[in-house]
Amino acid sequence: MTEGDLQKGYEPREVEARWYKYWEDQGVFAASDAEDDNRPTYHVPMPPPNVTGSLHMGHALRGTLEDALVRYHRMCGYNALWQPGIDHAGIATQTVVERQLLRAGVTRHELGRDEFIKRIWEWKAESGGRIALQQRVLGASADWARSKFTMDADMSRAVREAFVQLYESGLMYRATRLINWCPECQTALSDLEVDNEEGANGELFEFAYRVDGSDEQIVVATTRPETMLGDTAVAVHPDDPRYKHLHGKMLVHPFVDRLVPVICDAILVDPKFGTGAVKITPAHDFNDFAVGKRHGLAEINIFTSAGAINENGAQFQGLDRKRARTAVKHALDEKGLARGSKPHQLNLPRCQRSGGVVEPMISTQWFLSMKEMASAALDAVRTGKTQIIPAEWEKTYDHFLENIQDWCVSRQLWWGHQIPAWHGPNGEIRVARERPAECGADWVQDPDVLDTWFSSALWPFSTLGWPDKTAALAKFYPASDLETGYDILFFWVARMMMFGIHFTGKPPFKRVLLSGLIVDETGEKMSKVKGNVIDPLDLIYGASFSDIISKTLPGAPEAEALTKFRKAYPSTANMGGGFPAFGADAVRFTLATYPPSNKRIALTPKRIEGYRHFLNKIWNATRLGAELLGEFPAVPTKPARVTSLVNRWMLSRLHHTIATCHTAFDEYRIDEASLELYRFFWYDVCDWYLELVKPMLRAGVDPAVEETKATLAYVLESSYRLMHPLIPFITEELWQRFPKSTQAKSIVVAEYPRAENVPADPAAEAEMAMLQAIIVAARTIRSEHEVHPAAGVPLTIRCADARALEKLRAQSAAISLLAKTEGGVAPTFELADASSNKKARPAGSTVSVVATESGAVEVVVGLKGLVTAEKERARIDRELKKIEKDLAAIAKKLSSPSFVDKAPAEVVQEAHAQQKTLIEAQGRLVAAQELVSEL
RNA sequence: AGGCGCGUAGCUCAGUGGUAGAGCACUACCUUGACACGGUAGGGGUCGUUGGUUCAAUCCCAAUCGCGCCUACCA
Repeated sequence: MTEGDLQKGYEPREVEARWYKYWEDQGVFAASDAEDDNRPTYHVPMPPPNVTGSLHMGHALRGTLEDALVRYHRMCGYNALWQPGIDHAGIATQTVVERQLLRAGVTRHELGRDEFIKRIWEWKAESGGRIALQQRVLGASADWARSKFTMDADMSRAVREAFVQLYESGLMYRATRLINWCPECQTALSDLEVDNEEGANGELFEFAYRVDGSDEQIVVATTRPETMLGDTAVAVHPDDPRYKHLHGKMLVHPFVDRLVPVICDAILVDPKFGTGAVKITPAHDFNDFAVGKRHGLAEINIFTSAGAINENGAQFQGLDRKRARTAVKHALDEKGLARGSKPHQLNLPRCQRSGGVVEPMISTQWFLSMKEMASAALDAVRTGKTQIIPAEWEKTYDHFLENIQDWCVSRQLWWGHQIPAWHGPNGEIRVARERPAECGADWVQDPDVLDTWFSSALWPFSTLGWPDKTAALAKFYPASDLETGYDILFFWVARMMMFGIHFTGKPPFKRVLLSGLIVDETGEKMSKVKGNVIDPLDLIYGASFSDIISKTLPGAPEAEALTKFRKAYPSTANMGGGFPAFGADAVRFTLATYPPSNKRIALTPKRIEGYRHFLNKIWNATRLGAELLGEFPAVPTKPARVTSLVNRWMLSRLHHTIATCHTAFDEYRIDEASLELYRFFWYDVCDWYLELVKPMLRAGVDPAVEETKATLAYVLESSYRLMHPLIPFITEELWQRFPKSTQAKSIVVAEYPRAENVPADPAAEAEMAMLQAIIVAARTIRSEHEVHPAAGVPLTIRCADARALEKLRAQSAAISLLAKTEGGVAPTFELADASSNKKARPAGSTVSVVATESGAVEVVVGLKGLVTAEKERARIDRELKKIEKDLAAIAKKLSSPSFVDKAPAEVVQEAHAQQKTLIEAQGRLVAAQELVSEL
C-alpha cells in the first residue's frame, strides 16, 4: 500500500484514492455498543443531507468540521460515533420524480399514490443518496454501517410513536386556520418554509366601493386587486374624520351579489397610509383574518388549491391568480371604479422549494402546540445543559422560541410519513400506532404526510433505536456535539431540542456548534442564477473552467458564463485553464481555517492553492526526514534525554503546539488549531529545525546525532498525528511509511499527542529566540547588500552580557550555518564594554544591533567591497530612527507620573527594562555611526 | 419596524486594555544535494467617524455613517 520511495511532489489524487477503502475495510470508523467498552463516548449526529442532493460547499464545510472533531476525539480515546444518514426530503424528492414522470407524459395522479411511491423508492435505489459516496471522498469518518434513511421502517415507527404520544398528551391537534399554501406544490407549508422576497416591485392599486343607498364612494388601496372578490368588509380608523359619517354603512360589491360593511378597526388601520380605508379579505390575508375574527366577518375562500379563482369569484372563475388580477382591474375600470395605481415596493412570500408565491388559505390541518416544548428548550440553554457556540446565537434562539407559533405539520404530499390518524364515516378521528382493529373498511387513513422536519426532529434518538431502550441509546444519548449551519437553527436545531427534551427528558446535545455559510469570493451567495456555484469535487479532482461553467450556468453562452464566474472569483485570474486537483485534504484544511464566528465564508480558490502548497511542504519534509534518519530503526517514542539547544527547543515548540491544538479543538476553534499547525510545521519544523539539523545528521559525527535523530523522528511522527483530524489522507500515507510509536493499524486509531508527554522548556525557547534574532539580523544585512546566497561572510558577535555571549558561542555552528559565514568558520565572539563601542570594526563591515532579553547584541558582518560609507550611514540611520521612535513612546509613558503611579508594577518595570535595552542599542548604533567614516 | 452582526495591510480574514498579526498578492536576490507547490530578506495599516471611561483604547461605553443577515410587516 505504501511501497516505493516518496515521489518528488505530492499528488493528492494518487494518495487519496488509496486510503478510504482501507479505513472501511479495517472498520476503524465503527463505534461500539458493547457494554464492556468503558471508553467515554463522543457522539455527533450528522445533519442528514437530502436524498436528492449532491455534495456542495456547505456539506464540505460541515463534513470537514464534524470529521475533524470526530477524528480528534477518536484519537483522544473516545468511543466516537458520527451518525450518518439521509433525509427523505418530502417536496424535493416528490418533485424530482414527478418531473421525471412528466417527461414520460404521466402525472402522479394518473399513476396513483401507491404506484407513485413505488416509483420514488425505485428512483432512490438508483440515484438517491449518491451524496454519501461523495462524503467519503472528502474523508468523512462516519460509522456508515449505522446509516439511516428517514423513511426506513424503524424511522417511520419512531415517527408514528412520536405522533401518537403528542396526540395523546393533547399537544397535537387538528384545526381550521389560515395557513401558508403553495399553489405550485399544492400543499400547506409551515411559517419557516416561506421566504420573503424583499423589495419586490409591485403596484398599489386604488379603486372605489359605492356606498349602498347613496352616491358616495369610499376608495381603498391594494397590492392584490384580485382578492377583492373575497372582501367581506372595508375597515377605517374609528377616529378618522373623513369616514365618520360612513361608520356602519354598507358598500356594494361590484361583481358579487354581496353588501360589505364599513367597520372600525384601530388596530389594523393607519389613517395616514394610502386612503385610510382598507379592504378586508379574511380568507386570504393574515391581518385581515385577525380583523375578521374581531368583527365576526365571513371568510370567503376565492381560490382553488392550484391558485385559480373558484366558484366564489363570479365571472372570474377559472382564471389563475395573475390573469384574475388583470381581469379584475380591467373590469373595475369599465365600471368606472378604478382610481389608478402607483409603483409600490412590497415583500412577496415565496415557497422555499418551488419559489412560487405563497397564498394564505383557510384550511384544516394538523398543528403541534409549541409553547410548552419551546419553554423547556429555552430552559435547557439558559441553564447551560446545552451550550450554543458561538454564544451570540443564543439570542436568536431565544427570540425564535419566545415568539414561536404552533407548527403546521401536515403536508398534502404523497412522499413522507403518512399521518397515523383514521377518519370514520361520521367524522370521527382515531389516532394510533397501527390501524386500529375497530376501524372498519369505511374508515380511511388521513391522506396527508408529516413535514419532513418532523422526522428530522427525532434524529438524535430515533437513529439510536428509540422508542426501544437500546444499548446504543443508553450509550450515545444525549449526543455530545451537534455541528451545523446557523441557517437551520430554527428548522432543525430548535425542533430537535424540543423533541429531545419532550420524548427523552434530556436535551439531545451538550453543545450546539454553529458555522457560517459559504459564499463566493466577493461575498455573494452561491446560486445557479449568479453562476458562481463551485462543486467541491471540482476542487478535489480538478476541473477545467469550461467544465465548471457548463455546470454553473447550463445553456448560457460560455463567454458570458466565464465572465460571471471570473468576476465571482477574482483570485482565479492566474489559474490558467481551470482548477488543478487540490485534493480533499487541501479543501478541508482551507475550510478549517475560517473561524466559526464568520457568518459568511468567502471561498477563495487561491487560498486553497496556498494550503495545497502546505501539504507539499509536509510531503517534502518527510522525504528529507526519511533521508536524514536513514535506516533509523527506533520507534519514535519521546527521546529519553535531550541536551542540545535545537532539540530542547523543538520539543518545547511541539509541547506548545499540542497544547494549543487541544484547547482549540475543545473550544471549537478548529481554525486556531489549523493555523497553529501550519505555523508550527512550516516555520518551526521546516525553516528552523530541519535546516539546523540537516548538515549535522548528514555528517553523522556529532555526539548529538542519536538524540537528534530520535527528536526528529518523534517530532515528525507526532506532527502527522496532530494534523490527522484536519488532513487525514496525507497524514495516513506518511505515517504508514514512517517508524511508528504504536502498533495501531491506522493513524485513525492512533493516539492524539498529549502535551504532558513532551516537556516545555522556556529557557531553550528564550535562548533560541536570541539566536534566531541574531541570524535574521545577519541575513538582513546580507540581503540589503545583495550578497549572493552562496557567498560566505565574516561575522562578529558582540555582547556585554558574558553569560549570553557564552550561550551564543555554544551555538556558533548554527550561526555559521544559517548566516553563512565565510568558509563556514565560526564567528568571532567579543565581550563588549564601554571601550569596545569605540573599537574599530574591520574595514568594509556593517553592523546591526539586536535588542534581546540579555541586552543589545551587535552583529557585525564583513562585506569587503560591497559596503560604502553612504550606504552604511543610511542603514544605521534607519535602525536608529526606529529605536528613537520606540524610545520616544516609552519615554512619554514613563514621564507621565500617573502612569508610574497607577499602572501595574510589572508593566512599569517592563517599560524600564525595554528602555534600558533600547538606550544601550542606541549607544552602539551612534558609536557605529561615528566609525562609518573609517570604512 | 425589531433583532443580531460586521467595518483592521491591495484582497480574504485573525487578534488583544499596554507601542498591530496571518495567508494570498507585491518588491529584491537566489535553481544551494526535501520542496521554485521552494529559500532569504523587504515594503505596506492614524485598526469606519465623533465623543466618553481609563495612567493607557484598535480592543470597554455612547452616538453616527456604511454594509450584511434574520424575524415581522401597512393595505
